[in-house]
Amino acid sequence: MFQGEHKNTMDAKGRVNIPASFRETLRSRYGDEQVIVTRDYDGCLHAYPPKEWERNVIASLRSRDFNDKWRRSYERFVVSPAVTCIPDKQGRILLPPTLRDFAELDKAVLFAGGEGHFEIWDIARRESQLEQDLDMLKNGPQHP
Amino acid sequence: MFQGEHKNTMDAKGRVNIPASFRETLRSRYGDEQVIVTRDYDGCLHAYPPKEWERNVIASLRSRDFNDKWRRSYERFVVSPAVTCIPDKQGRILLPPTLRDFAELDKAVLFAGGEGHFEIWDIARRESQLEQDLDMLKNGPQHP
DNA sequence: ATCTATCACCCACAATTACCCACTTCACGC
DNA sequence: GCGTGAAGTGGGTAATTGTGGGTGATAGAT
Repeated sequence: MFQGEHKNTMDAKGRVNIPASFRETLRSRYGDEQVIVTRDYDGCLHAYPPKEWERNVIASLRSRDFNDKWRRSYERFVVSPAVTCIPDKQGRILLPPTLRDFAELDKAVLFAGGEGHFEIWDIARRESQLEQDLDMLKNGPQHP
Repeated sequence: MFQGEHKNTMDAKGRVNIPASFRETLRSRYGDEQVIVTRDYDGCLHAYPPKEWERNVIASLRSRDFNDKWRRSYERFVVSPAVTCIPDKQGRILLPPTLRDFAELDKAVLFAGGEGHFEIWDIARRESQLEQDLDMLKNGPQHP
C-alpha cells in the first residue's frame, strides 16, 4: 500500500523524486525500488512494481484473445509506452519525453498512493479531475 | 520485451534509427540486431527478430491448409512484402520504398514496443489511432 | 562502355542521459 | 541555539544516442 499524496517538483531534465515513503514500501514489500510506468486513461501516469504490473496489466491482457479488439487497443495504449524506471542515487526517476508529454508534466507533480500502484499527476490536471470525481461521487455515474 | 515509445526522424535517404534500448534487447535476447519488417493491418509496420517471425507469423501460416483463403490473403499481405533489415554502424535501418509508402512514413516516426516485436508508425497516423483506442477503452467496444 | 541511382560505410556534430557531488530545507534531539 | 540526518533539489561532466551529410562501390539501364 502506497500511502498519501506528495507534491514534488520535476527538474529541467525530467527527473522527479519518488516520495521516500513510496520507496520504502517498494523496498520492504517488493524487494527493490524499480517501477514500471505507463499511461492511464485519465491523463496521469501509473507506476507499478513489476510483480503488480504482471499480476494486473499483463494478466488482464492474457485473458483476452490475441485478435480481440479491446486487447489491441489496450496493448497500444497501456503496454507499449511502459518503461521500467530505476531510481538514481537520490531516489529520482527520469520520465521519458513521451510519457511526460502525455501527462503534461512540467514542474509541479503530485504522487498519489494506491493499493499495489501509485499515480503521477500534473497538479493542475489532478485538481480538475478531482472536481469531476467529487461530482460523480455525489450524484452517481448517470449524472451528465 | 521491447519497452517504451520513441520518436525518431527518418532522413531523406529513408534511414531511421532503431532506439538504442530496442537494439540492446535484440542483442541480448536474440543474439544479433537484425529484424524482419513487414506490413501490419492497422497501417503501421511490424518488426520481428527472426526467431519471433518464425514463431508467430510463419507458424500461424503453417497452421492453415495450403489452399485456405485466409492463408492466401495473409501470405500476400504480410509475408510477401517482408524484408530483413540489418542496422548500419549508427544503428539505423533502411526501409524500402514500398514499406515506407504503405505506412506513410516521411519524417516523424514513432517506435512502439511490444512483446516479441515492435511497431513503426507515422506519428500523425499513430495519434489518430490512439484516440480511437482511448475511446474504446473508456466507453467499451459498443460505443458509436 | 558509360551513365545513373542506390546503398554501405565513414565522419562529424547535436541532443540526451547516466553518474557524481553539493546544497537546501525541515524535523528531531540534545 | 546548534548539530544531525533524512528528504528533496540543482547542476557539471563524460558517455551514449540520434541526426545529417560525403564518398566510393556496385548494379542496372542506355
